[in-house]
Amino acid sequence: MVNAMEWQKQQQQNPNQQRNVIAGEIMYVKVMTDEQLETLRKQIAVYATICEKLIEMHKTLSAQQDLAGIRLGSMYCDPLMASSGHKITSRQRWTPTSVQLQILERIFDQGTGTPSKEKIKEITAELSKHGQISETNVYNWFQNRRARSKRKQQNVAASNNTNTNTESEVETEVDSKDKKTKPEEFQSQQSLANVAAQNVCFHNPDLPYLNPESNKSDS
Amino acid sequence: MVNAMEWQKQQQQNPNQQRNVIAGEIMYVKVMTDEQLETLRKQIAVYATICEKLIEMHKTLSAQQDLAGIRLGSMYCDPLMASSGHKITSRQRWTPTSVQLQILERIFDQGTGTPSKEKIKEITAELSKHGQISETNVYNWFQNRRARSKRKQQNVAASNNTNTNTESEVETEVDSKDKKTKPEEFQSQQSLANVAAQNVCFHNPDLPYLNPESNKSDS
DNA sequence: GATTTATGAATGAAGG
DNA sequence: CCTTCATTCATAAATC
Repeated sequence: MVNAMEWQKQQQQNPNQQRNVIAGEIMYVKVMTDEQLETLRKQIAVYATICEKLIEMHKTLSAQQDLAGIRLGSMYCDPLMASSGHKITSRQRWTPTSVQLQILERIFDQGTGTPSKEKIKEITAELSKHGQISETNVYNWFQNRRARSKRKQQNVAASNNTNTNTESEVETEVDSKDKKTKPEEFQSQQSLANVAAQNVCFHNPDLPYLNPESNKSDS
Repeated sequence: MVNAMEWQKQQQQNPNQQRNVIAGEIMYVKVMTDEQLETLRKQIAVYATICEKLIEMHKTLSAQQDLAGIRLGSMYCDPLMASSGHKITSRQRWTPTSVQLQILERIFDQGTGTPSKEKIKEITAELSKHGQISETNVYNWFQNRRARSKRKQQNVAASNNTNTNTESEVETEVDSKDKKTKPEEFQSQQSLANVAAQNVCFHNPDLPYLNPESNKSDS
């Protein structure tokens, strides 16, 4: 069985990356075998199970005794969220919380290009519920997000024709470290990103989707 | 509901599965974009962090009160878990060959401060002859080189100049390293730890944007 | 082989 | 918008 670490290595040394044509467009993608996918899936399932058990345990334990002092410790009080006021020793740069990020990404993916002044206000209001944030932050975020998304596409496109005619042994398909490409059409069509993101949402106390049993049904 | 299996299902439904020819053989494989892969990587990292935190918490709690009721038991050493760890999450990164480095340094020393996009392309092309490289790599290299060069100068100037308390700001980078050695300490910096902390806040009522239902934008 | 250091990359913000 | 900068994060390389 190919374990995930080895798979990762393979990705590095001998990238499973190749050019594919989907819906008439050329894009660079990672390729996994069923086996690799299965391995990954199992590993995620293991994490999910462990997390569930641990959370459950924690609940039990902390219910039995009210250790107000310890109680998840610093986990509850993210300094970023808790302390909005003092900037003495901390940084002045805003950092989105994961919740905020997910919301932002979702909005971005909806393709409503330029978030108008109106929208910005709205979004900011919504995000405020999940942490310190200002309209400027939101504005900047969209600005940056779009710009970088764009640049990445160009990069990928460029790497397509760069060494078409050169002599070097560098193969076209092997671009060492092209990060995430962002073809929006695909993004919305099959939002693994969103699915994966939700995998990690522990906000729901019941954690229905973390049930290990539901994962055992295949192959 | 949205678990690993679900994701797998979606993979099957969607045309992300296609026929590829590798090494002369036809095989069916799963296809992911770089972005999806990166997202997955992050998600797994979040799981890893959550697990660590929870285990840590558990230790603290059960150390204070020895109720031998639940205990992690065998959960700690799941074979699958053990074999994989969360090392899956490592990410590759470009490293310049010595030849490339020499060339880069030489160009940098020529003082042509801003390597325009034009230049970048040129340089990249040149460096490609000596090893795997992309324009982004070159761009980043110059960015970093300049920034760090600058910082060093400032450091020297500042230390010449006096204040015993300036160090806190100037030595940011050094400090961050120190913090890393003490994972127990809470840090006011954004990291997966915080991401995990956010996600693990199960006291948060509901999150409309994260509702799986609202994710059904795709057919 | 565990820590520490060096450095490639990511990203929020400012400038134009 | 696009470019640039400053800061921070994460990891390869170096060190002990």
